[in-house]
Amino acid sequence: MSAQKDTKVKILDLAENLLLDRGFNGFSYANISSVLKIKNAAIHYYFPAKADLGVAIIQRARERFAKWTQDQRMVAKPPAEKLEAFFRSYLRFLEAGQQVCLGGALETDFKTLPPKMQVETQKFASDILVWMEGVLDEGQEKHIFAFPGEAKDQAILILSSLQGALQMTRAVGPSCLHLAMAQIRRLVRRE
Amino acid sequence: MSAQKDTKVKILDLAENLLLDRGFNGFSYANISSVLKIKNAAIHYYFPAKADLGVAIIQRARERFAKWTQDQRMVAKPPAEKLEAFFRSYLRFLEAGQQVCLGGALETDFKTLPPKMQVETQKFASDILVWMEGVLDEGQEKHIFAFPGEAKDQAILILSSLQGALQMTRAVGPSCLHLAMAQIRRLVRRE
DNA sequence: TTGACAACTTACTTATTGGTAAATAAAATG
DNA sequence: CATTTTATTTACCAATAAGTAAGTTGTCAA
Repeated sequence: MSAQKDTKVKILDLAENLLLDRGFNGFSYANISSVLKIKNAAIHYYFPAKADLGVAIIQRARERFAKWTQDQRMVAKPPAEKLEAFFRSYLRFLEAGQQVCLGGALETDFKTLPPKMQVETQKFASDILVWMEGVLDEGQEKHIFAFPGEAKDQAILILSSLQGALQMTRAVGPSCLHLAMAQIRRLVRRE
Repeated sequence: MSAQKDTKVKILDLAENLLLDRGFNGFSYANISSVLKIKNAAIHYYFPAKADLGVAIIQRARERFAKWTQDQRMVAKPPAEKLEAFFRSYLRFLEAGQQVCLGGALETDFKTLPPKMQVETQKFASDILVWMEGVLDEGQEKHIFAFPGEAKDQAILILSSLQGALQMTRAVGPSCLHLAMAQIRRLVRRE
């Protein structure tokens, strides 16, 4: 029950990395089974269809994000630190071998995704947007952030920029993401 | 020579749309041949390998962009209008059925692309970045734009945000792109 | 100790992929 | 008119895709 449940987690971990590296249409069951030294059918045992695997990846990411944001150490942080902690999660994608973020990978493949994955993708994107809007709102209220327009607009700008910058990184180089973050800091910084 | 050369252009047009819709691994020669009512092998006649087709799409897009930026009517425009014209090209992707931009599609699939396509993708991304940096520089010099940091940083922010917002559009809705543009306008607008 | 279940493997299948070689039809060229 | 050349089809191929059905093996509980 522990060595076996391990397998399921290993499959999910690997599949998630493959997704962020290569997109949902860029990997197959064979890519997973060969690395884990199991047979293709073993993956089908846990995830009957590739759609099930995809849905599981997104749901797990949503739960992870929910825990991350709801953790007391996170809730207690001032908005500027919340933003920095969020930045760090994108830097980790970079360090993990120039991966893109989950939203970017899924949204780019969106039209080819099984319907259930499309629905989960929408929820995932909404989760993050709602949280970021809250952080910016809080920062504005507490006079820590200053930016024109509504918090939602600034949230979309920041999220879309981080997502796009991670991707640009692959064509332009890693500085892209760092520069985007530096610019975001300048644009939300009070005074 | 005209009906036949038509075929090549039709293939390129369709392939480009499929790429922006579904990603490079999300379409096949069959998707093209069935629509154009030709056989698979006819596509191989013009583009022996899928990599050749991909390279041709990017090269054409680069030439299109070069002409677009170098056109006298464009060069003559004040920076704010250049930015607006650039925005319009992203709105066209949206209107064309929530397509993503070419850079976003290619960068997300980057690791799975044939090496020649990777090289072209880098050139394409560089072209756009250089141009945008120039526009922002010009705007700053002429006191039309005002933003903190360097023009390059702001260029990366704007390009990454447009790219990301087009993608978010699929999961969150079309307002995403409009709101990102509105926020960019606020953040570069002088005073 | 026996069965029941969980966690797999073996052995397929069917469809699709990108790709090739050879035949053929249509146009242009001399 | 004959002959190249260009554009295209026919007819393949080998590899890979996702997926299934029927076993096998090990563990644990009654």
